[in-house]
Amino acid sequence: MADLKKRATLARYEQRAAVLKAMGHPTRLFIVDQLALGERCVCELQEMIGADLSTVSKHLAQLRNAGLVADEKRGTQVFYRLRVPCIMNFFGCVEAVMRTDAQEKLEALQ
Amino acid sequence: MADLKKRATLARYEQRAAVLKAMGHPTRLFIVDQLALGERCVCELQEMIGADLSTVSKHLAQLRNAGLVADEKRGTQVFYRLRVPCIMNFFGCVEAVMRTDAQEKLEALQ
DNA sequence: GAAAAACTTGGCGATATGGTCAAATAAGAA
DNA sequence: TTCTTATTTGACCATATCGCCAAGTTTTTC
Repeated sequence: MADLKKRATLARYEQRAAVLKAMGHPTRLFIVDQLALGERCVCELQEMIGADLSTVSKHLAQLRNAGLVADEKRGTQVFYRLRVPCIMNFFGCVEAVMRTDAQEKLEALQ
Repeated sequence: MADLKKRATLARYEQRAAVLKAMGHPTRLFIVDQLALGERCVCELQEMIGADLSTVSKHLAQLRNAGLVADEKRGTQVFYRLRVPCIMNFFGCVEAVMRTDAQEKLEALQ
């Protein structure tokens, strides 16, 4: 019983970690940022990113597997959208991490 | 000039992604979660996690490099603390991702 | 000074990731 | 049907990550 609870907790950390990991790449983060503004097709994203189309497609697949985005085919194009817009609210905090970091490094120099 | 701005933007994505990546591992996420409750020494974390001490130490080093935690040596022990407590606010959103995911999978079955 | 406790670091093997090219698929246009 | 556009998938290589063991460091205790 306690074991079952422990396993459930572990599973929760794994799922949460998977979501964070999916966003833990500059290109994928850029994609999430763009999708926060509205849906985009793969080719639009590719043009903005400048990488190979297959590379972009694979990044999108990772975001999809993590449950962050949904895709919809219309004609020959596939449009992606953010499934949970609140994602971007996080970055105020991430920025805070970076500011604190910069500040402490400065203080260390003095 | 436009190039400079583009590079600055890229750097921002890279830094943000590094923070997310650091949290994108079950063990490290567990550590962040624990540190949100208060500082812990490495040996306390090791006991909770059950992995090798060196493994825990390396996870902590990754969190430190990302700017998420700070360490302080007191006697023979090293205590770690969260530098930005707001980190944990994010998880309401992460949970939302997971709920939406489960819901859509259910709907797909019907 | 020797021994113990608490960490960190280096090295190693297994496995995962990122990116590119080439091939496969799907839908619309000619 | 054939061609073109949009996208995904597979193969492959280079590199990064994870976890353990062994060895090194620092501080405290005896």
